[in-house]
Parts: sequence; structure tokens; C-alpha cells
Amino acid sequence: MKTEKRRRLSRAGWKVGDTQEFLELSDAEMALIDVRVSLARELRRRRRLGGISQATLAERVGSSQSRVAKMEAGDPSVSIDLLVRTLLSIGSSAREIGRVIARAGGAT
Amino acid sequence: MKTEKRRRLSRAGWKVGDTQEFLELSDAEMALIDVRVSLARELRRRRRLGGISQATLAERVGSSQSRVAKMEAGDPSVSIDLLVRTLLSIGSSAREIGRVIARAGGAT
DNA sequence: TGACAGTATATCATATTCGACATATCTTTC
DNA sequence: GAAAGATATGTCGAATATGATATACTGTCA
Repeated sequence: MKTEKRRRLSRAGWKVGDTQEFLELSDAEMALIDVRVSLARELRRRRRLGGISQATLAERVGSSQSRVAKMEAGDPSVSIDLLVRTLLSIGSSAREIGRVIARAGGAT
Repeated sequence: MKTEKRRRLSRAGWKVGDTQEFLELSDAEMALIDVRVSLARELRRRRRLGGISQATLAERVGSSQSRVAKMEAGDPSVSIDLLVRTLLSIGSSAREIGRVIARAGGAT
């Protein structure tokens, strides 16, 4: 349930033996991560569908390969803004993006 | 249609006699604004539903009255991130937020 | 009218995010 | 298993977003 998921999420990126038992994440913070991750997945899906590399996509949207990699990884340094902007600029519609977000945190 | 909407949008904030005829906005840029605006509207709607002031909301989510005002105004200095974060922290679900975004640019 | 609560706008120091670059780690394909 | 192409990770200066503060505007009520 909630707690279990929280644990899984926070474990990623934390070495055993750390001072904190696990990251304290509010429901809102978790939901935000879910949103970011679902957009990240959608971006990767879209890119692969087009059969292009991260570098090509980066060039196409005016960014760099490393940033695209981070976008698709749902890296914390990537804002939802950037994800949405990127998706829109490769042809996704607000409608599609909305649907993706609406499903965030849902089925794997 | 598209061009007309573009004209309306860009006119806001431009004085007559400017060098540019009108701001050049790509479809993606327009869609991004639509998303921002729809989230802004949703925030205001939610806040009013709760019958609280911008100041109270600000305090509740750890921000300032002025920033809340800008959020609700869809000010360019406000990121989609902040809007989503704020909505989530006042109890909106990803599902609801997704729906709002999916409808962006739709009916007035 | 004037006081008052709410909202808008401007500005600023700080914090976060960005593209870029370098470099490391996969993945194929031969 | 070397070479090549793709993807991941770390860092940095510049750009942008943020909360805070000050102040102006807008009702509304007495």
C-alpha cells in the first residue's frame, strides 16, 4: 500500500546504513514524482516510436542528449515544465499529455 | 481559428506601434500557455471553493500571497511545476489535474 | 468618506533548472 | 573482443523560477 510504495521509491538512491530510516515523502510529493515519471515514460515511448536517438530528439527540440537522457530517467533536475514542453514540441497534444498525467501512479 | 487565437493571445501585452506585427507563437508554445492557464483557473476555482484567501492558501502551501496571485493569473514567471505542486498540496489528485490539462484550450 | 480585507504588480536575493560538455557505461555488430 | 552507436552520469556557467517584501489597486461595509 501507500507505505510500501513510499519505501520502494525512497530506497532508490539511498545507501543502506544511512542516518535516515527512509525519506519522508508526503502524498503530494509522491504524486509529483509519479507525474514526472509518467511523463518521462511517455517521452521515451514517443521517441522510440519514431525510431530516433536521444541525440536526434535533442537536436530537434533544441536541447542536448544528456538532458534528454535525464528527462527520460525522470531525473530530479528535470522540471515537469521541460517534459511537457518537450512532448508538445514533438507533437503530443495537451489532451494526450493530460491523459498520461491522469493515469500517473496507476498501472505499471 | 488558429491564427485568430494566436493574434488575440499575443495582443495582450503588446502596445500598438511595436516593431513586431505580433508575437510569433508556435503551436507548441500556444499549447503550453493553454496548459498553464487551465491549471491557473483550476487553482482559483479550488481556492474559492474552499472559501479561503490567497494569503491563507499561500501560508498553507508555503508560499506568498503575491505568488499565489501570479499563479492564478497564469503569469509567465510561474512554472507548470509550481501550479501542479500547489494543486497537489491542496488535495487535487493527479487524475483531476490530468483531466484539467486534457481539456486545456477547449471550451471557455 | 474612510477604513479594511482581498487581490494585483514590481522588484530583489536566492535557489533551481537549463543546455552544454566531458566522460563513463551499456549494446550491437562484425 | 574491438569498434561504433546509443545512453547514462557528473559538472558548470548562464538563465529562469521562487518566496519575500513593498506597494498599489479594488471592492465592501459603516
